[in-house]
Formats: sequence, structure tokens, C-alpha cells
Amino acid sequence: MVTATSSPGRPPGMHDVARVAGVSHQTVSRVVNGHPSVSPATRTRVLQAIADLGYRRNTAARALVTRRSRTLGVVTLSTTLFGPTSTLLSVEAAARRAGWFVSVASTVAVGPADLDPAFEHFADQAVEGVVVIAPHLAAARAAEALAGRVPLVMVADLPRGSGIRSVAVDQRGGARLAVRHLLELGHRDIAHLAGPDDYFDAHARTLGWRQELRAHGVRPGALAHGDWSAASGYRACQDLLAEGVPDAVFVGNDLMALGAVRALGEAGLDVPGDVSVVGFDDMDGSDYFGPPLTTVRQDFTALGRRAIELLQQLIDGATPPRAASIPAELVRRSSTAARG
Amino acid sequence: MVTATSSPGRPPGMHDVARVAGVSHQTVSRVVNGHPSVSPATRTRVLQAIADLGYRRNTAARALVTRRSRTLGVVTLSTTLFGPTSTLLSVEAAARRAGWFVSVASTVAVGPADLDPAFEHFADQAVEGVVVIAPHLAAARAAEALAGRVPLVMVADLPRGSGIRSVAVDQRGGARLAVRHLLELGHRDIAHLAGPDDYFDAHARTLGWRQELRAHGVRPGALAHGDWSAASGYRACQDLLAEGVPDAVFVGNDLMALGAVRALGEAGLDVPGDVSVVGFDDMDGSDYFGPPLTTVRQDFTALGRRAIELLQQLIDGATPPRAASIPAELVRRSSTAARG
DNA sequence: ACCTGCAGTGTGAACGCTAACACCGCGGGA
DNA sequence: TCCCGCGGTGTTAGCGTTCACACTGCAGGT
Repeated sequence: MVTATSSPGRPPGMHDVARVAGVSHQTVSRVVNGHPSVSPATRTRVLQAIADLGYRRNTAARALVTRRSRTLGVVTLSTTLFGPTSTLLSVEAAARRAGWFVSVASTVAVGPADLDPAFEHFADQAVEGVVVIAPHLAAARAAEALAGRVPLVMVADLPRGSGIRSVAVDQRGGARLAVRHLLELGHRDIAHLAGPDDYFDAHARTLGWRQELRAHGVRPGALAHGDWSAASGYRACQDLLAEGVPDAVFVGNDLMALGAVRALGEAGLDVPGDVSVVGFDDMDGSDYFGPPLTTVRQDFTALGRRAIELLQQLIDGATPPRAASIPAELVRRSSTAARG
Repeated sequence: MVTATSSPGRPPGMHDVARVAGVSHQTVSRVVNGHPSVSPATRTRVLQAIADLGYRRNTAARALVTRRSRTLGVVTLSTTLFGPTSTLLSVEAAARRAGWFVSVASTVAVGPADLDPAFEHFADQAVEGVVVIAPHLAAARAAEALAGRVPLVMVADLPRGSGIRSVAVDQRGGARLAVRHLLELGHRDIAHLAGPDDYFDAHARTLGWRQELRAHGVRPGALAHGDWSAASGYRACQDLLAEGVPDAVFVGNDLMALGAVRALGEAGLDVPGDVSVVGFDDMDGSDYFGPPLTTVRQDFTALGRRAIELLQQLIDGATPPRAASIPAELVRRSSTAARG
């Protein structure tokens, strides 16, 4: 019994339920909102009427009077890259589980000119909070402007001292894990093939690479940059090789690692025989690369949950910690080996 | 000037704008909604007041009286696979460009028990239409039940005769393109490593493989199934090889192709020297697999646009075509070669 | 017997918007 | 001259909820 019995088109309202149950519309409201002071008998009667009529609370009317949309906005990079995609999925799931409606807006570029329309879109919708999945410098600036007006959490490994709340998997820690692994295998000349430096996560990984090496008294090897794509990894790795062959290369993400491995192969170098390679992300298929890639895995489920927790606190008017960090995990596979 | 001048907390309403502009709230409404019969002078004055006050039309109030939420629901598989991800992104972009708010709900499984909560979620939100990105048999059944109650479009290569509207890239055609390519290279024993058969797209690709072969009078080769993952492609390919070495294998998606290539390699077979491999999707990185993968590319942008067009027509009460199909495109790379 | 308190319920007024209709004044056809 | 029509505007009544408050009756203390 899903449709109303004899309604002339219009879906049933509280008033209809009230009439059927023989109570006032306010009592129906109380039942629907789980208010305590309703007698069990009345409650049952109302619930029955609701079921009979297929009544459904009108979100718009509710939002109008409560001034709460129960909607969260999520801006995300319009890319199929593993990180943003996983984050979007996990944030969405966490938000919905917490009872929010989730409105999504993707953006191809991350400048204020691209992000602001998305924010406008959310403002039109009166979202109660915004999650920004765009670990990018320009995005942070755009987000900072918005953060004053609406609760906002950014999913990015932001540098200390930023004005906005953020949640992220510990990129620096993850990078250190990767580099430590390489160090333990006996490698000393460890190059880094980084993502674009205006991506916070890329920057944090580079930082971690340098820190871990320094902590062990090892001089950082060569550094090159890509744009996260396999093609860029390929080219950057060729550049790297032009300066000499390192013991190992820590790559900013798995996709670039794929390109790097290819460049290495074309240079007659075996992975991991001649050069060890570590990636970052543990993307789909990285376990079947040639060779299966040693990489760093991020717990996206926890990430999404944490982001929503933080945002919820912000919305509730609490003062949550400035930033939340989630540990990363090293996944050892066959692209790394002890120094021959 | 974004905030109201001297409001006591509450954001400005039409009434406030009306007062400032010296008109009635209804005239403000007319301006905001682009109603023709407003004098240019008045319009300008109202627009100015709107800008000064930072007025923003209240979506909830508007939705309440118009009975339209201006929101579309999108259900998608909770996976980072290239296809669903690309589709989600393109559908979202198309919907937003068309002026819709987009509410997303992801689902791990596709049975009615998993989809129905998502549909409930959307019903609570009074979405005006739903897009289902889950080209799965069970999902279609769940969607069919909903389609009677709310405009619904499914993104899947549905078999003829299904009750629901659908949009898809022509999977069968794409598969035929791939197989024809293999045929043209002189291969005759062409195996197929398919996705799960309860995925419409997988099924359609298998169909296309068989059709194209038959059309050329060639007996279909061995058939094995995977679950879209690289690991499953690896295993399924091993099974295939146990029955003999084919000239070529057409794989249901790039990820499985990655696994297949590995299995082939481990069996001492060279790709494409001994066996040609074609994938499907053109996922990120497939151009840097070892070897770069010949594959079938889908135009996801067109797909999303078409899906929203169809849904819009459905919402407008029109009777759009049952199904829309978008051609696929073959991308030739190095995993295929002429028969030695 | 009284009042007090509270569980259980109802009444009326918003919330901010759009739709329907009424109104006003002016140009043009009868 | 009259009146019609229509561009431009205002007035009023909801849309379906929640909130604030008022009310009823019954239990318990005095």
C-alpha cells in the first residue's frame, strides 16, 4: 500500500493523516519527529494512518520552517583518478549514513573562477555544510573565502596554519613509510617523481620523502614533477634518468609509477632488479602492473567518515580540531627489492 | 557586498528586497523569475536592490509552493571502476548544466534490498527524476518498480523490450569494432574474457563478439568470465590458456585485460607477438600498460548529456525514445598485431 | 478540598514564496 | 464619448510544516 487511497492527485499531508487517525496535525508531527509526549495508543494509530496513506513528510515545508535543508554539498575534481573518486564515494556514503542529503558538483579546474559557481550552486540550495575534495592551492583559497559563511571541511593534507578545517590521510607519513621501506632495502640514491606541487598531497609526499631521507642522514636524490598521469610519469622518469640511474624511485601516485616503470624498461633497466619503484594510492590494477606495484594505501572509508564527523561538529557549532589525520599503510609487492 | 545591511540575523527575503526597491514582493518575484510584464525601470531597481541586499531566493519556499524540487537523484555503483565513475561525473555535469540540483547515492550491491533504500532516500527528497548507473540485471528490476512512480533513466545497454528508458554507449557495436580489428589483423581463434554476465554491458559485449565473428563466418573462440578486476582477468585468462592458446583475446574491460596480459606473460606468451589483446574502456593508464592497450573508448560526455536529455523529456511529460545509443570508438595501440 | 505539575493534546501563527485575481491608467476602435 | 484590452502593478490566499502556547485531566502533595 504505497499510494493514497482516494486522493485527487495531491500526495497526502499531515492533515490527511491527522483526519484518518482522528488526531490533530500537530500530534502527527510529534509522532513523525519522535517527540516523547505521545501516548502509545495514539502513536500506533498515527503510524497506521501514515502507512495506510503512504504519507511522506514534505521536505520543502519542513526546510522552510526549520531553516535547515539537511543537505551537504560536495565539490570534487572532475577526474577519474583513484584518490578523488574514492574520496567522493566515501564522503557520500558517510554523509548519507549520517542522515544528510548529498549534493554533488564536480569541477574541471580548481581556480576560484571554477569553484565559485559550484559554491553558488550550493548556496542556492542552502546547503548546511560543504566538503571540498580538491587538494589544491587555488581551491583552498576559494574555500577559505567560503568557510566564513558556511561550515566547510576540505579533504586535503593542508599545511599547518591554514584557516580551514581539513581531513586527510597522512600523506607525509605515507611517503615516509615508502621511503623507509626503500631505505631498509638498502637503497640510498632515492629519487622522487612528484605530482604537481600546487597539490597539497603531492607537496606533502615530497616533504615526507625528504624528511625520511634526512632523518636517516641520506641526501635526497633527484626530483621531478608530473601531472598525475601515466604519460607525465613516463616523461618525468626519462628526465630523471638523463641525470643518472637512481637506486630507487618513489613516485607520487600509481599512475605515474606505471609510466615510470615503462620509461625504466625502455632504458633497459629492470624493475625491481635495477631500480625499485614505489607508488602511492593502491589503485585498481596496481597489483597487476608489471611488476605488481609496491605502494601506499589510504583508508578512504575512515577519511570520509572523519570528514563528515568534523563537518557535523562545525555545523553543530562546536569547535572541532583544526585538522584530522589518518595513518597510511604500506603495501609491499614486487616492484621493490633489496639492493643487488 | 554579500551580506544584508542591517538584518538581525535572518537572510533577506523578497519582502526586504521589495521594500528597498519600493515595489511589492510580487514584482520582485516577477523579476526573479524573468516574467515579461515588468517595466525596464522597475526591473533595474529591483535587480539593484537584490544585489545590494545579497538576496537569494529561498529554495524551500519555492519548492513548497511550486511542488517542484528541481533535484535529480543519481544512484551509482560504489566502485572506482572507470566506467561508472566516468558516467557519474558526466551525468552530474550535464544535470547541473541543465539547471538541476544533483543528489547522489552510491550503492555497494545492486539488489533491490540495496537499491530501495537509495530510492527511499530520493523520495524523501522529492527528486523529480532518477538516473540509475548500475548496468545490472537486479538493478534493472528494482528500477523497473520505481519507474512507474518517478521519471527514471537507466544508463545501461539494456536488451530490447525492457520497460525502462535507457541510454548507453553501444556496447555491442564497440565489441564488434574490437573483434573486427582483430579479424582484420588476420586472427581467427578469438577468445573472449567477459565481465559478469548479469551486467548488461558485459552481456552486450559478449553478444557483439559473437555476432561479429559469426558475421565473418568465424567460429567463436573460448569464453571465460571475470568480475571486472585485474585479478579475475588473470585467473580467467589462465583458465582460457588451459584449453589452448588463442590467436587473440578480446577482454571485457581494461582492468581484466591487465590481468590477462600478465597471465599471458607468465605462460611465456608475448603480447602482441603471440597473442593480441583488446580491452574495453580506455581507462587512465591503459596507454602505458605493458604493452599499451588497444581498447574501445566510450564518449561519456555525450552519454551523460543524452541521459539528462531523456530524463528531462520524461519529466516534461513527453514520450522520448525508449533507448538512446551512442557509438563507441576503437583505440589502436600496441597490444594487437597482425598474425605472425 | 485545594492547588500544582505534568503528560498528552489541540490551536493559531508563522516560514518565504508563487498563483490567481484585482486593480489602475492609457491607447485605440466603435 | 464610451468601453474594451492590456501592460504594469499590488493584494490575498495558500503550499505543508514546526513552534509557541493554551488547554485538559489526572496524580500527588498540602
